[in-house]
Amino acid sequence: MTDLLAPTPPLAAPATPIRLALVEDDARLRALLKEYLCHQPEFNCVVVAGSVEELLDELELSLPPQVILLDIGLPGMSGLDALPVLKKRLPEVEIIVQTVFDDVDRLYQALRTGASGYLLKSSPLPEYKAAVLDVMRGGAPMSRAVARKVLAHFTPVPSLDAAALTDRERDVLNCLVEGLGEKQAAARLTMAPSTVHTHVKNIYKKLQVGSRGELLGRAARGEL
Amino acid sequence: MTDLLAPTPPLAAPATPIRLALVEDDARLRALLKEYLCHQPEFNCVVVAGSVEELLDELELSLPPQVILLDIGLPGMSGLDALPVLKKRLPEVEIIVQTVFDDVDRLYQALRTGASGYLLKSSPLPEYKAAVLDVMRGGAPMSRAVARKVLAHFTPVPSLDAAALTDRERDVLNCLVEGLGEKQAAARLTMAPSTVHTHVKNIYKKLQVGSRGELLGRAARGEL
DNA sequence: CGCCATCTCCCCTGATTAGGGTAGGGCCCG
DNA sequence: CGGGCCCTACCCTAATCAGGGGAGATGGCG
Repeated sequence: MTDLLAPTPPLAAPATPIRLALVEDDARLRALLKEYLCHQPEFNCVVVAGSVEELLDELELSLPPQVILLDIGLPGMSGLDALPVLKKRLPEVEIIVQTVFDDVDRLYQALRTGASGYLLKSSPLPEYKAAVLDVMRGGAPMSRAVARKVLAHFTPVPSLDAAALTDRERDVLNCLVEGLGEKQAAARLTMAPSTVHTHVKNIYKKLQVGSRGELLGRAARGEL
Repeated sequence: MTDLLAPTPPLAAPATPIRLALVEDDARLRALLKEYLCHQPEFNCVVVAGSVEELLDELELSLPPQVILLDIGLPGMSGLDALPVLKKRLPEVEIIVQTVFDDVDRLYQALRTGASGYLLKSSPLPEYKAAVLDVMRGGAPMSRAVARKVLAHFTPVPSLDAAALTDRERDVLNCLVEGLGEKQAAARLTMAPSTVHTHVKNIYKKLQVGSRGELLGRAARGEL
């Protein structure tokens, strides 16, 4: 996993420039990217589009891009929906996805569907360039924060092992799984709501979840 | 299910007064109940206690009560724990349980364990009297609010039928079941968080649940 | 053409949760 | 006897959720 924030290695411009397509709905950012990337000797911008639909049209008329910089938060067909379509149309293409927030959920969807890289929009321009070069060298460029999340995602599922819980925590857990609120659990277990809350916090730590929804969602899918 | 709020029917005092036991930890309320109930010609207060332990002691020394008015929110052994003990010791006794809140969870536990009636502490004194008389006539006295809950509990489970949902609502439901928050669901489904919220509200209405916890809890137990 | 359902988004309020502390008392163990 | 764990309970803040409105844009249907 290449670190984009490392300085770009001084590479000689390749014999033939990399054919690049940009899709970005925000006109300002699109102009900025175009201005910067298209003037790099390593790149040859074959398409600059404001939407997936536009990209699809333009593809007919141009040389096939080798790398697509694809915004995910697009109006019309979202970048996410576009991914499989593009991959089908251009099986060899490398797609680097970019979005405003560090949106883990979309990130996974994107990577599952075949994106090769993931950039945050806050990234500095040289990072864009580095990402494109990196992906052409077989890398998987992603911003630091993104990389951390991806790693975390592949670490073995923290198991949700009720065995690690103390007796009282298990009592509380059972109440939660029955759909009780903290007040109700407190009433059933005859303890103060604040104590239930303490147990809940400890349960979350031990089971590595961050919300009631996550806990129950996983319980619902049998992970308990 | 007798309605306690109906005026007490003018009954002649029974040949032998009903032997009554009171258990109530709050001294003020205990005094009030004692003052009122024990002066009714229909009643004979054999025990007035401030705790289950005290009641158990006093039972040795007195005539066996026919009806016990039992507070649930007791320090020491809770009224809930006391129920089976008392039933075992005095198999014939009728127990009327009382508590401050309209606490559905405890209510069910109490009724399952053999309580014959359920009063809210906010009840006016004549209601207490009516409850005792009612239970001796084979009734199951309970405050209005309580009765409604009990009825609701025995109505067939409102099914949690995802079929009643619209397409978009089902989308949102799936996100919830995966443990996503409303923001995350909004991101995945590309709609505003407020829209997700609207769908969630509608889902709750249609599936007859009142919280995320209840929904997921039931999903966890396969009711979906 | 109106009517109705759906989907979208917003406003508001109040209740509940999430997550960070601190803290005392009981209990066991080296 | 000090240290660690558990249970209990409270403080705090910020975020989220629950539930009540209203409102505009579709699209079908009688």
